[in-house]
Amino acid sequence: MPISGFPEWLPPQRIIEQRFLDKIRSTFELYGYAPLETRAVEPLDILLSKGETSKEVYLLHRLQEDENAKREDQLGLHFDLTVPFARYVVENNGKLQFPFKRYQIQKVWRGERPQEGRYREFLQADIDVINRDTLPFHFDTEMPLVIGDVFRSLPIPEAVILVNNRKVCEGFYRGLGLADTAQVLRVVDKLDKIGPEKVAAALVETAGATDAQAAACLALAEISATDGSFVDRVRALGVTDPLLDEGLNELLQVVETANEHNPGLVRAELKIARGLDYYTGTVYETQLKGYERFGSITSGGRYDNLASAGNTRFPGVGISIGVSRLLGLLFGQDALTVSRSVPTCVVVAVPSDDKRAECDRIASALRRRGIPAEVAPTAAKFGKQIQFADRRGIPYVWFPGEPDTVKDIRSGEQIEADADSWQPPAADLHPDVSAR
RNA sequence: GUGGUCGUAGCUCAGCUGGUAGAGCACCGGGUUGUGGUCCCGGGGGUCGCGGGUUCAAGUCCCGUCGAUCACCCCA
Repeated sequence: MPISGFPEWLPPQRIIEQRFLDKIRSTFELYGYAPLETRAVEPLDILLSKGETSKEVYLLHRLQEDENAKREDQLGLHFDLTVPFARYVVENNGKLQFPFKRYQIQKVWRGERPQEGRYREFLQADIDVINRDTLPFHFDTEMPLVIGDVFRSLPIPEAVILVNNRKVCEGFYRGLGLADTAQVLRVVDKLDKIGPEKVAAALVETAGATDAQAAACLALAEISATDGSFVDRVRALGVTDPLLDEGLNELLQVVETANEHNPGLVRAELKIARGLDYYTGTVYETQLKGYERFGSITSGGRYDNLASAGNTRFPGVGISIGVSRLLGLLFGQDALTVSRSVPTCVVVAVPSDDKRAECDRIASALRRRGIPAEVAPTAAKFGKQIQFADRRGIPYVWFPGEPDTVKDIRSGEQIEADADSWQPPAADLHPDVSAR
């Protein structure tokens, strides 16, 4: 029986997932991110220190647990890859070269109620850059470029990365005269859910805003642009604050850099805030065209205060692809296909049981040259053996004989072939993953 | 974690106001002594998610539980 929130795919789906992971990994490496894997568990106090205590963390218990085990010794499964990474950097900071760029593709666990595209165990693909003391801003502009390249390499619908900067919001609210900027942010974040009227009312009630201040917050949240025009629109609201200027400048850099390399990829969207409270500047979210209602499939941001050791700070910026969500949604819409359900490219037909050894030799010769091959399970009628391949989407059946022949069962074409030299078209060598 | 909807063969579903299960597709075999995907014939397969209750009798009513899904929460 399945366990709620712990999805298990079928082989064709796993083939698609692996192909996605191959593309993600190679793109990350093209940008110079180093591979890293951290343990599945962290001490509970690490997991909860910066995040909220309301985090749905899975705890690890030993069957023979000591009753008076201390709470700080309690282990929990990590719910993201950023917090463990920050811990890892602090722990190994003497052995790492900074700025340190790494990617991490691992399972994470959250004890929330599952729904479509929301799981309790799921795969994330993260990139982060962490530096000692200060981290140059241009790394914030690199994140969308990497993700944009990943998206371009995958057979998925168009995606738009929505970007904002918390300094813009905080500076704006402060310049407006609102002291509790965090509360304003929390309320404004609900704009899409509850609408502008209720947000305005909540700002007045819970953040001490006047009607005019609330209106200004909403005006800021409405701003959205695919180019640098958002700067003037913010300025037109007449609020001034040094932090606001800093944020606008940063956000502008992200948008302009993206437009130079990948036009249409990024959109400044001043209403997005992101849930995680450790972000201090740039924040990213991603909408997949046609799947907007299922939430962000890629997100992250800048965190200047997540990690520190003594007097040394380790600011970072990162972004994470929700691989399981992305695949779960696309699977749900039947939006992806694979050409076959197994890696096999050639089935070697077995004419009779006494010829099996010869068939094994043929398969070996093919494999030696990198052609995935398997010998038919039984010396059934050739029709059955062809059917065996057809059911799995395997494109070729090899018939031992004098001479050997190989049949492309899609076209029916059958030609003489030598196991030491025959080569299938490159496109047939491995399962082909594509949009349906 | 809170609340709503749903759960019958591998898949899509039918089963009236309760009387102890069906179709199509898929699968297996044969027609086709050996090169498939069409067609024809035949066949296997379900303790009706699971557990309990009401009833002479439950797939059909009630409760619980598990799973899927939706909203909240949170977020990939």
